[in-house]
Amino acid sequence: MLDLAVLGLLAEQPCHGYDLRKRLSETLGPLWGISFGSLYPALRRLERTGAVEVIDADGETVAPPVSTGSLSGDLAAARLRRRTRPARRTRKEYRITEDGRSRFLELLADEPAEDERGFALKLSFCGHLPPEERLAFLERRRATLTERLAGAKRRPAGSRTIDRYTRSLLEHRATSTRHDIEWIDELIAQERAEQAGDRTEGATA
Amino acid sequence: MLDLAVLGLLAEQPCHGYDLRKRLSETLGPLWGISFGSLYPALRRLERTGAVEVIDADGETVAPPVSTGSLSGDLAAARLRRRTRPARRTRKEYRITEDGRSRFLELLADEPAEDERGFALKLSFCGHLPPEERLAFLERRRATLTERLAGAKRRPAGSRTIDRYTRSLLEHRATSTRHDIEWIDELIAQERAEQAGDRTEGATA
DNA sequence: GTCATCATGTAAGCCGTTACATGATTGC
DNA sequence: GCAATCATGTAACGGCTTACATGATGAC
Repeated sequence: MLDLAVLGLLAEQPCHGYDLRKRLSETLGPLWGISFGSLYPALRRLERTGAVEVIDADGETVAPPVSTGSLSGDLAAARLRRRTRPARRTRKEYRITEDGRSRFLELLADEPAEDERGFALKLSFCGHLPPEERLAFLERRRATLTERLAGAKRRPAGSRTIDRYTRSLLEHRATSTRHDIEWIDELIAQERAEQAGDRTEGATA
Repeated sequence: MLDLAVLGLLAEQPCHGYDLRKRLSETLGPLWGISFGSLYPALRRLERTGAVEVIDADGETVAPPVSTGSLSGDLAAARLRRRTRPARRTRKEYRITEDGRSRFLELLADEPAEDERGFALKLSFCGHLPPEERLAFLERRRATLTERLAGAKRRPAGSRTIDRYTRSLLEHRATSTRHDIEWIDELIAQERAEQAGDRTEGATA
């Protein structure tokens, strides 16, 4: 989830952590106030696995500190670093690698029963998906929502007494879901129109 | 959060864990699929702190196993129990205590910047709140939502290019928030009407 | 020269999940 | 007697937050 977010933002342009967080909360806003305590470790993890790299002002990649594979050696090195160069505090510009890009597309195409946050995140990146996959993604979402709505309708029958507030909540939620479906339908219609347009252009070209 | 949910449900009627979970997912539905792995430990915790108690079929309270305070003694007892009565597997009916009720009201009145789940949960229980507090609760929610909306409007100015999907997401979210506000406004209006009615009745009685 | 803001990082801990293990009850 | 479901529980782990610590940069 976090990985997807980071890779997605870096796929658009190189960026450093502090800024990444800003851009993320712009898109996900109230849904996800990601904290530095998870962002920075995530960046290091992604760097270690080769999905992103640190670049300098000229856009040249900066080699990461290489592990020797020797525990005691690494510890000694860490101790030494701590005394001499106690970890850099200037901004570190990260750039996505080719590896990172394919990892990003994988994560984007994965379909693990989305929560709201996950869907919002993926939607905001779905421009990177090929048209058919994008359409499939939207339709999966639509299916999730219609099922949710069906579940909401089924419920009242078997249930015990629900008070006014709970009922209002349930009704409002159903209404919201219907709106969400309408919205998705618009997106799907747009998608289809565009794809039809592309095909026609392709045929006449 | 979990504590609030459990206490709230038990405030309505005694219940056992398995059923608690069902009732919870009926109300919170897609927002919160609570798992047994957290529910049962929560129940034991609440029992230990005296917020709930186990009752038998006649509604009599069943005394919890008392710790001797002696580590070795407790361990020995645990070993013994394991051999002879290896933890009960029949349903355990829980009932809220007076202590639990006040704890519940405390949790309900607390105002830690709600997420959606927290709000939904509290709303479904707010019938337990005195009318003024309930109104205050709804108005806090309204304030949160209007602020969110204001934030959404402010944003577009300073931001970098946002693609079609992200823009659509942002717009849809703003629309949803406006709907939420309208809904809250209805609830608030109802509240006020009712309170006014109560006062009139009180005056004429 | 000092204050606000930008920027990176670590450690502890919470809150919840998944996976697993087990026992009781009911219907056929 | 056996399957399905009801019911309780534990262990391991994961993701994210909070609180903290530190350093760099620019404005005044």
